[in-house]
Amino acid sequence: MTEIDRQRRPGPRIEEVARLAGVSKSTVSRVINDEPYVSAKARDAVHTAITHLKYSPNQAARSLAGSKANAIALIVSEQSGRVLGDPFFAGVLRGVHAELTGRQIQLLLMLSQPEDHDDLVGYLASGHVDGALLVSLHGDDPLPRRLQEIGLPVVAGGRPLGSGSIPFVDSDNFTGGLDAARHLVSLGRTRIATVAGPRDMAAGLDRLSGWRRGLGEARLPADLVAEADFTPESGARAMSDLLDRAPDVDAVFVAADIIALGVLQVLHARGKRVPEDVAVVGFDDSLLASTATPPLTTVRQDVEQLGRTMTWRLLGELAGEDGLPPSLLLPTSLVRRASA
Amino acid sequence: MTEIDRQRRPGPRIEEVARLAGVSKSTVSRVINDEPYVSAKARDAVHTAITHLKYSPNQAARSLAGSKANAIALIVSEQSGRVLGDPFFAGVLRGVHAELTGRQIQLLLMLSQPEDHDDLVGYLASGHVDGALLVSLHGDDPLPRRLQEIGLPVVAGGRPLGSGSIPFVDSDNFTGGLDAARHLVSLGRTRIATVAGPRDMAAGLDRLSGWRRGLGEARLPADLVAEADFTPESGARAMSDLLDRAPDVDAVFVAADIIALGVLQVLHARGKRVPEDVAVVGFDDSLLASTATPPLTTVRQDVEQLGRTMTWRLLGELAGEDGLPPSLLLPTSLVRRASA
DNA sequence: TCGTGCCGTGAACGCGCTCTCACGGGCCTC
DNA sequence: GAGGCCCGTGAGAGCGCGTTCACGGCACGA
Repeated sequence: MTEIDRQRRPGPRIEEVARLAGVSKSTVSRVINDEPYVSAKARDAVHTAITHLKYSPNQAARSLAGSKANAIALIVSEQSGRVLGDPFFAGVLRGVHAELTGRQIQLLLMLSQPEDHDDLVGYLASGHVDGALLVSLHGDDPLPRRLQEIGLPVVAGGRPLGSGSIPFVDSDNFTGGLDAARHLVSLGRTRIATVAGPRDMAAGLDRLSGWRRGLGEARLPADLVAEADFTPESGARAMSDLLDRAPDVDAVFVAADIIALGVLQVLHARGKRVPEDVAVVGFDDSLLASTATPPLTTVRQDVEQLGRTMTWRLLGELAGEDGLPPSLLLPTSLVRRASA
Repeated sequence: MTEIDRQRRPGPRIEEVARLAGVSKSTVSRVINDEPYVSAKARDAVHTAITHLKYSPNQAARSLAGSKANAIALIVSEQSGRVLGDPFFAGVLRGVHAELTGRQIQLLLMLSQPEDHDDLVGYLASGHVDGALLVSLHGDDPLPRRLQEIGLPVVAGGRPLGSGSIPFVDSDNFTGGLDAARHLVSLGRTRIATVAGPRDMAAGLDRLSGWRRGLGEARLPADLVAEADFTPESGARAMSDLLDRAPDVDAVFVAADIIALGVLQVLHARGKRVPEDVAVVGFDDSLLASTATPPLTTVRQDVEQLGRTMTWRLLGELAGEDGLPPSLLLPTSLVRRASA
């Protein structure tokens, strides 16, 4: 039988800091929270006492007394947690983290499947976090609205589909798709297809719309559309389908680099040279793009910036700032490589 | 001036649950924490009251009163946060999360560069988490030891280099490298090179050792060694180097799929056919392996299982279980595809 | 000189929960 | 029948901090 020794956490308490600094707990608290009405002398004394004792305030006590959590949640709403492997997610995560460092705010990572939404909402409702970042929303997921209803500030990464007005930050997917199409047109291609992303995500729809507009400008038919989710396999299937329907296809805009991987495989297998026979433009400018064969021309989106911006927006709201933009669109840019 | 209304979090308190259930706070607490000495009747009453009121206990208060955080940290110790994009990290994260669901334990994600170690240690020292998972340790990083010193249970993902005895979970990299080498030998290859991983990580060293042993068994010289970090670019450089040194190389074991991407590129550029001229075996069996051209024969490691096991080990320690293995090695297996 | 602010400070209460302790009733044992 | 033990329960004391409130000192104007 192991005796689990229940004992107090080590380390000094605010009390000891106060004693060493020769002031009261209140004053120490004021210094820690950077409040006014503390003399320079007291402030210094407290600071030296803190560094001397290596004092670090107890987060739980702060949360309890201050009735705020000093933490935000990053909620990944995905069936299989597949997104986690996505460079997109990694970039967002890095951005969020970058924006959080220095502030005393922790990042709780929560994965949630629709079945678990009730639990999640209940959990978040009782004040465990001060706000939430939502990533990888599908379709008309009610989660963001439910979180808003319980009064939790929320910012989505990627435009949420469906009604309601959830603040979001997204890349300018429409312009990205448009640029891709224009680029292919400028190359003299005339049978331009697209492998679009899933219809239940704005990223899929908006990139498709941009592509449509681009072909429209050039008075080209926008009939060659296939759909894929964010896997190479589905991309392969989509490209096969496209080739069957239009053997003369000479260009394709693919809604994500990872999908383009499958597209390239099929093109290769079917004896089509890239870019000579078929030009390919991807989306994301992930690591995959530069290492693909041939290296992929792609639409770059700055996912890390997306993470930073989401966090900035959320923290702004938490700080009670006003004049915050409800939503933000981040620019994309075309990166030319060998495939188009 | 925005009035930030400081007010109590919404939702019921334990008190109200107690009143509705007709018992005392103590009993409610016992039910919540699944403790014995509660009658079935009381238990039921409390449960219905909880669901009725949608009660969810305040985490901060629990932590404060129970002097435990109900949270663990996942610490990623990396220079640029580059790991985040790694499928390896994603897998681990998924595993950790899977193991955590159901228990009432939150996951704090912390990135830490060596410069920030002091802050990190200070933070963790004051009881914000009950334990820590360490990932992507380089060289003889003092972080795990420092965390042990402050009494924080720690489990590393990947064998930590350097002295000290930190519990860890790792894939059996040695056997993986050995199997890869044996496989290449069994193919009749005789000039077998390796692109090893970084020398400051056990994954790099152990896979290299395994490869060495495999060649030794076959009485083949183990002289063709180049080193790369986990990027395609460094892999390309390493392979170029290898080809310059030994144009007759007919096989190469690459310590990671992502490195193999660069290797394949160079091989292709230099007019070597894979696998006819040069057989390639990767490591990880990540998404990259199956979508590479040609699809990569690779040593599979189950990173999700690694994440789960790390978490299981840590939670076991937190629960005071004894007889826990200090460290664990997870099996690897060779996945045959086209490249070897 | 006395009032009127404002700045700086400390005492003490409370955040919501866990945990210790004490107590009573039922059952078994001698 | 008395003593003991175990189960089930509740009262209440903190956990470590933020925050309110009151108070004293000082500068200023009247």
